[in-house]
Amino acid sequence: MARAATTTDAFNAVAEPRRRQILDLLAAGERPVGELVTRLGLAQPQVSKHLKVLREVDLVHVRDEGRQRMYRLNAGPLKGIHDWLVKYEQSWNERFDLMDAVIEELKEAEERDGRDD
Amino acid sequence: MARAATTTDAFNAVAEPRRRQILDLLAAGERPVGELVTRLGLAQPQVSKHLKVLREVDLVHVRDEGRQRMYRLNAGPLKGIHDWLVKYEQSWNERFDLMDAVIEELKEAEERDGRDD
DNA sequence: ACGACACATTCCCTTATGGGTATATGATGA
DNA sequence: TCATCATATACCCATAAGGGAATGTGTCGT
Repeated sequence: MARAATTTDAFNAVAEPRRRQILDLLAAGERPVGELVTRLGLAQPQVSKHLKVLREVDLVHVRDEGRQRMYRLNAGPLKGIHDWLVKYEQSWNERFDLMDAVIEELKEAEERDGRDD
Repeated sequence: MARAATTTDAFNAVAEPRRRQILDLLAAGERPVGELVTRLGLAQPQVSKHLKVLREVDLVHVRDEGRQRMYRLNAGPLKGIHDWLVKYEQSWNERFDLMDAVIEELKEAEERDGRDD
């Protein structure tokens, strides 16, 4: 099996930096494709393809405005990522990391071996 | 060019469900590979490979314990994801989505064009 | 109806994925 | 030293990615 499709979920869709950039741009408000193309400095087809992925995971909504297509952010699906992340939040906000390090050093010193990779 | 490597950053590493599961298991504490294999119901080589990816993005630390290898969570790199997500948090927690929609409708009705920058 | 414009879709190509299976490495105990 | 346990690596395979370039589709102005 290959890697899961980028359209599988928000996790995969957002793993691509360009798509995060697009969402960042859309966070400021609705934008037509052309403007995204300009701001991203990417070719138009590429942007359209990224937008398609974002559409498929429902991270953006489209609206027809004459010959333009206005894309708008729909952050909802990002909540899933956030929900998963939340349980790890204390791990970096508080000093649990430090504590862990200390504990590990103690173990290593007491017990024997110090491989750390 | 192909998709960015899974080892590029936490975003890509965590896009894979199995790897999230591994982190979830490690969140409960240090674990040897064998136990992860059992709990995941995955073949051992696959687990080792996933762990390698997680190691490369520094999401886990290893410690040698006799012939076992104890893996431990290192949530630090997840902070980057969280930091990116934070700016979207209001979009789903509060009714900004709804507000946006209303504002947009107003704009459409009044002005016609929805540029926002 | 026609040409310009704004996007979307398609095809080609290189690259890496993730699972399966087999094998290598490293530590332990007899 | 040898067999065994615990992991890691190497290979093979099917799949899809993301960029480049060309083309299709729908809209607007004249």
